[in-house]
Amino acid sequence: MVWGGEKLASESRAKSPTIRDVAAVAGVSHQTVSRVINKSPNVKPALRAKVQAAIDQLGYVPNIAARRMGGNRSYLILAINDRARTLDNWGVGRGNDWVDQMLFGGMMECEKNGFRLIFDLVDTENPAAGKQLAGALSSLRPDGVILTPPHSENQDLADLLVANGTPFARIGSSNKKDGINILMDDMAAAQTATQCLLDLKHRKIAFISGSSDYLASTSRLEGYRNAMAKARAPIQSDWEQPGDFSFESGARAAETLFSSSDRPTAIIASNDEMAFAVLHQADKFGISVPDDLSVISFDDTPGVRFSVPPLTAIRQPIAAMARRAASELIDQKIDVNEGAEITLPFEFIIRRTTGPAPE
Amino acid sequence: MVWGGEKLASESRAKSPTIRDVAAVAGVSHQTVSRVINKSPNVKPALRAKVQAAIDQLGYVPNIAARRMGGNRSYLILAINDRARTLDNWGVGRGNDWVDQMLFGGMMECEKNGFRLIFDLVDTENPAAGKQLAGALSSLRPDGVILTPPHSENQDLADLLVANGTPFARIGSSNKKDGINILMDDMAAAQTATQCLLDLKHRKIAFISGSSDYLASTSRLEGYRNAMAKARAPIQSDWEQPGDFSFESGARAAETLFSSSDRPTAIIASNDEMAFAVLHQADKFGISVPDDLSVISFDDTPGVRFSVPPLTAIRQPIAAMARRAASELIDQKIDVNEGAEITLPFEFIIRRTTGPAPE
DNA sequence: AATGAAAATGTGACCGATCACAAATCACTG
DNA sequence: CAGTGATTTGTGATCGGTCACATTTTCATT
Repeated sequence: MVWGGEKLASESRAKSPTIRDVAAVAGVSHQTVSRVINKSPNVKPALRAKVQAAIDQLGYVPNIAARRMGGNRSYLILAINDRARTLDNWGVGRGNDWVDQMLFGGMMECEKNGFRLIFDLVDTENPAAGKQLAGALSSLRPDGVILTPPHSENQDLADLLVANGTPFARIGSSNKKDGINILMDDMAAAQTATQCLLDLKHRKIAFISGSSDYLASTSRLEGYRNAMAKARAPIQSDWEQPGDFSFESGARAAETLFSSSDRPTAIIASNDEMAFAVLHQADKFGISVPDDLSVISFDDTPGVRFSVPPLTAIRQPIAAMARRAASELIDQKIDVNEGAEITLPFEFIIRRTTGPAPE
Repeated sequence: MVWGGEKLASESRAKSPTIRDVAAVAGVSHQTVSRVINKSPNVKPALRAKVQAAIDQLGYVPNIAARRMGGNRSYLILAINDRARTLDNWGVGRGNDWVDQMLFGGMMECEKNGFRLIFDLVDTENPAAGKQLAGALSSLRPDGVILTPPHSENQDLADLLVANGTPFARIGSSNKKDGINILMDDMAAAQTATQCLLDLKHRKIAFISGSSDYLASTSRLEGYRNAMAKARAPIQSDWEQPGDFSFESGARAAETLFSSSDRPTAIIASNDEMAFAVLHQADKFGISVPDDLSVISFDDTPGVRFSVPPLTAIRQPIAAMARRAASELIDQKIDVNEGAEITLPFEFIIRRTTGPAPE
């Protein structure tokens, strides 16, 4: 038998059952099936059971594209992440855990509600960021958008979303005017960190801040100042070192602090990268951690576990924030045009860079 | 003026232009617009330009759901990742960089072709994994599926995909019978690592292998053996230590090796986690790295940069693999029923855990 | 100039859900 | 037990693309 030398066109995909298949099996109209799927209250229990049985029997799962076409929901949540933050260039990971934690938290919540989470990597610097977002909105018509740092600080994107009428959530920032703003209590976190050091009898506590374009940076600095003031600990202006979240800025700050005549016995760094730099410089200056110097960092990215010694850190609850963001966008209980703030608890993880003040 | 106490129903979403809007502006039929979008060759340049102008003017982007409905493509690629690998529980990142590297590599390729990459986190252990995949197929009807470890070793999932007629790619594994199998040349990589140590005059080189359920594990072991045999280096059976990719197994293996009467001067660990364990144990045994002991690891996950000293490692080109997987699934040039293997180059990154053999 | 095939363009049906609305059923009242 | 309104079920249009096919235009060839 000859079928011809031509390769067969790829055999067609297995046909999934449609809502009408289910309707036929259950002996009801397609609309009734739709009602069961969407948990409409006005279906008699007996019928509902019969429909559900047909659904289970056929392994029916509604087609998300068709749902989008017919209705006004897409069952999609779009998460905007920063491309640069994810990887600095082809395949060289920076160990950023935003993406996987977002994925985990956001997806769990989406899955529970029949939604899907879709990521879009956008360059902050790219002036076409707005166009990229507009394209994604037009193509996907997501029911909600999650902005992560640094995009959560970009009001242009927020304005675009407001104009488009797409609900959105910011993570780690807030303009108090629109969107659902999911925050960690950075001020309280910094206060906690500072208090921890004060309790260990430290008095000379320095603080390396992050880029001032981030709300979190200023909140953290404020928390540090508050705790110091409350404890009547001496505040010296050169113990407040400016940083920009980079290793280099952390190293510079540490060098300045260590070269000072009145050297601090503890340093709080506004992120892990700068804390690593502090450890690095301490080693260079022959300063032993935590005996001569205590260090606390913010963020608690995965690499932290491998620092020597492992860093005591404030952990940002990224997964929980993403989960909450997805949850609120799906529920649609919050009027996005008014701006709501939701604060989630942070975690304080004591590892091995903190100890009692020397001497 | 009173608008009533009732909150306004959320104002409707901004309407995106449709293909017919573009057609009206360009003065052509909707089908011609479709042809331009899909780069059909049979459109006269003049018309094409006119249509393109209308598209640009309106900022038209085709709706992905409608494309799926009308045609037989969905413009979606589904990536299946392991849930456990991503995070071990709520919010505690393990520093796995599969997800972000996959996202980066896969998404760049998808974006270029008007596709979207969607992730699904599936529990390997969960017996409902198949059902979850079937549901995702039915709901999304992706044009292709990418399986990452450990799912790439799961033939049940592959069988399901074959039965469903959905093209798929495996990353880091191959059964040589179906799917597009994207591999790193693990054997050559292990050979390279071993050769590097041999070139440094090491002779007593130990190898800690990974779980034998992974193809990569056996390939790596084989590469080590080949290199050793070729160099006529002595092979001692207790220098081949079994591991399972966990820190604990690495620590056990290292302890055994260090306690041996004939202690090796170099160790190759099949992944970073076990290499960390080796460094940890070396410290405990008072063995200095790289002076007394050289260590090479596989994978080069982000945390590696923070080990002390930074690990010399073989890097898995995850982003490039994901990119290639997406590219092949989009192109549909490969007959998935026959099984193709694509090997991508690895990178060997020399850091500070490798040095000349002692004495 | 006539012819016919190939290239370019247009027309209307269709995918699989939801929506708006119509019809049937039910429950309660007088 | 008819009459009313609320609940339950059904019908057909619709979303925005692509597909199959019909039609028109182009152009080489006779």
